[in-house]
Amino acid sequence: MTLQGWEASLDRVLALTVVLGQDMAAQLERDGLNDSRAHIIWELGHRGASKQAALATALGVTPRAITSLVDALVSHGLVTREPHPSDRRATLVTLTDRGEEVAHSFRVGHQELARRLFGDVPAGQLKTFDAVLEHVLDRLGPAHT
Amino acid sequence: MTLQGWEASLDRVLALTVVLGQDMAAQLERDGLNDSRAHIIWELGHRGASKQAALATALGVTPRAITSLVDALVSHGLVTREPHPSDRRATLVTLTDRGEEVAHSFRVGHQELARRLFGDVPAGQLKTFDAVLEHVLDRLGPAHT
DNA sequence: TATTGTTATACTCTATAACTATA
DNA sequence: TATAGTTATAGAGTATAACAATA
Repeated sequence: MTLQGWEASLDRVLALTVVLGQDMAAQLERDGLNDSRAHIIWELGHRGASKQAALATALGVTPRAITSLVDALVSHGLVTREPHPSDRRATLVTLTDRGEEVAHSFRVGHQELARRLFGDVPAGQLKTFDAVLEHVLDRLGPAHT
Repeated sequence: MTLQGWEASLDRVLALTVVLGQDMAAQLERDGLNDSRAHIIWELGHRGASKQAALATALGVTPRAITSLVDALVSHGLVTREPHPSDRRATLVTLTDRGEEVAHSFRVGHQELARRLFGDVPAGQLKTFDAVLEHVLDRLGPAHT
């Protein structure tokens, strides 16, 4: 595949995630979530309790934005602010039981999509990123140019 | 492949789409575009000169939002407002030569897949994430379990 | 001095509602 | 009456900057 063809194919993969993301937003809304808030839940589910500064870096937003996002998550009962054990400047953002449930549902959905996309691939076959990409593009069907 | 292996593959693809999306946003910014403004250019590229009301319906936003979006596109030299030939209430939003160039670059790009995957789905039919996922997975072919 | 998180402020985007001109 | 597009207003989201507390 040419460089242009490769890049165009990546664009198509992105378009897929955009469309999926738009409809996922409606589902997130039921938990008082949007993309940014869900992203924080996702990060906490993987990193465990985190400082706001760490979340700011992870999401690529300013610390000020994290203040608002955590405020919203606290108000919806998904996280709490706990004192940091060794740094009195910082707070530890911690998932509540309900927050853990939501994080778990994210992981399940992620695993489900991964299984459906890659579930029949023999172990060790997709070694390079290009191979993974080719595989996904093949799954996009006969219209793949 | 293990569950972790599938997820690692998916994560790599998703990570790539994130990076690509950031790159695309930066590219759009050079033309004074964002997602909504680009969406209008894309619609005009396919519908031809259109009433603002038609664009509001196409984008799923209010007529007020279209006013602002078209203002921005006019200021960047991508569209003009022309009088509607038969309805003096309406204006025809029309691509300039430069707007046509941008629209053409879109046509060969990432939006092609979204059209190919969802172009024959009646508007509003895929309301839930599950419905969209099922539809996409059907299109993805034999791995669908 | 540097870092953590906050308050204050401003900007972008888009929704609702009221309005004018026209159909 | 209904429709096209505007102005007025409000809310969400996030950026920059100034600040206090702590490292």
